[in-house]
Amino acid sequence: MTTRRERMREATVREIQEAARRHLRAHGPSGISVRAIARDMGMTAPALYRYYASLDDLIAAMIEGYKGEIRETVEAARDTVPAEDLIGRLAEASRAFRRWALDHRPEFTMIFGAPPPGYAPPAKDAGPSPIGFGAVFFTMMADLWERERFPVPADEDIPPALRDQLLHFAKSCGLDRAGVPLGLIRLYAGAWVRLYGLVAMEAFGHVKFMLDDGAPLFEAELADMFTSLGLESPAPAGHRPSASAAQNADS
Amino acid sequence: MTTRRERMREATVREIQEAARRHLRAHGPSGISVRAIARDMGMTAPALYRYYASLDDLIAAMIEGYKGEIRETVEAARDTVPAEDLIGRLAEASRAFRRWALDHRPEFTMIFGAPPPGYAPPAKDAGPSPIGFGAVFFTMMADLWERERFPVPADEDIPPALRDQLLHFAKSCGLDRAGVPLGLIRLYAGAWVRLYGLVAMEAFGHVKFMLDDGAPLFEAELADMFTSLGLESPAPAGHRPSASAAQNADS
DNA sequence: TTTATTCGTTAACGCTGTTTACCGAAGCAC
DNA sequence: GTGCTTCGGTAAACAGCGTTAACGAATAAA
Repeated sequence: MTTRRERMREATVREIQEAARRHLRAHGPSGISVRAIARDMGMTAPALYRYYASLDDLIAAMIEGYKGEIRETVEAARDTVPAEDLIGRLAEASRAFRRWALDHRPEFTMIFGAPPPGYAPPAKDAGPSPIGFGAVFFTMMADLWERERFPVPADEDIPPALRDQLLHFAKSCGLDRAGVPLGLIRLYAGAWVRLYGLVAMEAFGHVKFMLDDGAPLFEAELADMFTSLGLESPAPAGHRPSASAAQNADS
Repeated sequence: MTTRRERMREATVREIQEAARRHLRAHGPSGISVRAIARDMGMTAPALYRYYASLDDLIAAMIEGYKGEIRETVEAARDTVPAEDLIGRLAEASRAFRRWALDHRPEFTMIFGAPPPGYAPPAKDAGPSPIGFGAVFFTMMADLWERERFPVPADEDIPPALRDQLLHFAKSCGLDRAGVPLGLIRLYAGAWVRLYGLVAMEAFGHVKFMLDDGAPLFEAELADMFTSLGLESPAPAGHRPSASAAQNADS
């Protein structure tokens, strides 16, 4: 049962996170400060230390929260497409990931930019369920493979060094689904890195020096990822708003 | 001619940059502070404002310096390989890029992480020579295509939206080399994004949650980029030290 | 009712970027 | 060489930061 104190505490924690998020959106990552948050809540700064041991801890909690939201967003986008259209589901999930990144640049930066020197992910404790939204993509890919049986590299064609790495990865993350070949995990890793590059580069503003709209390249690369797997291209994106335009300069 | 004052000033600027770099390497991006640098030089903080209008300006200057160094590093690695072996040159340049990133994580973060909200690249003034190391890669790719004529997407096969973007890019960056088809620029953009994803993800520590050594995946993806172009894989990397191991945790 | 625990306060330390006012020395014109 | 100007430095100060310590009031547990 939850005592009254516990409920109060929980509410305060939520309020802190909300205030922190407001500052992040309004003034960028450097706008998050213990004092500013406290001021926002009508409290004094040291009071926050009853809830978080340090600013870094508070930020770590924010990151975990955002990760969950990304997962939900991606899953919701996936479920927009009928279950039979696995390619469409994968594509729509990928698009949702990009959209979230562009609509939440500061948040995305916190999660996928360089972590502060001392940040450690919260040590996935007991739960059997593995990491986060990465698993969402992998599940779709595995489902797709089980149905389409698109060609994946044979075990012998994967360099031994990479094979070891992938095996370790599969085991430690619970991705060793029965009957899934190592080659599929190999392709998953490659695809994930590619998606990350595409989205991060654009979200960080490093694509603007060549293209002033990243959408066409994203769609083309997305299609290419499917065709290079021997699958057909996904249907073009539903007429969604093409994710807000300029904001920061770049390199 | 350079007056004495100018020489003095130049020397001081250099010393500032050196001190700033030391602090970056020693204490991470947040370790760069006007006061710390000044202290290091036996000066007081406000004195630095005679050389840079703000800390952000100082950091922008650092970034420009590092970009030049990356370019030199990449070019040097390229010239390690005989000029006929264009594939080897491209591969070695790519490996150098990765190596630099892993050996200079804080510096890489400053350049390729999210730029501070107000950062604008120094507006490539007059010089005909275009951007930076990106052009180094493109030149190699164009040379390779002129010799091997590997297949590139036909203009009609590029979605119109992307075509416009690429055309604009090619013109604005001086990449419209005579006889280079748009399809090659399309492939270049894709390859660059992929390389960025691979390297940034590893440098930011976001690959450690799946692989504890990024090298095998990097080599495999590098090879894949060539084979998917219909070219042969590059020779394995020369026995270089495999770029320092762990340092920060990740997500 | 008494005792502990929790949550908030104020005060303070040492750090940060930046601005202001001031001062000596170097460079330059005459 | 003298006088003026510009440059490169100083000290002092403002406003903000993360964090710790000491203390008081309210709440829960005994």
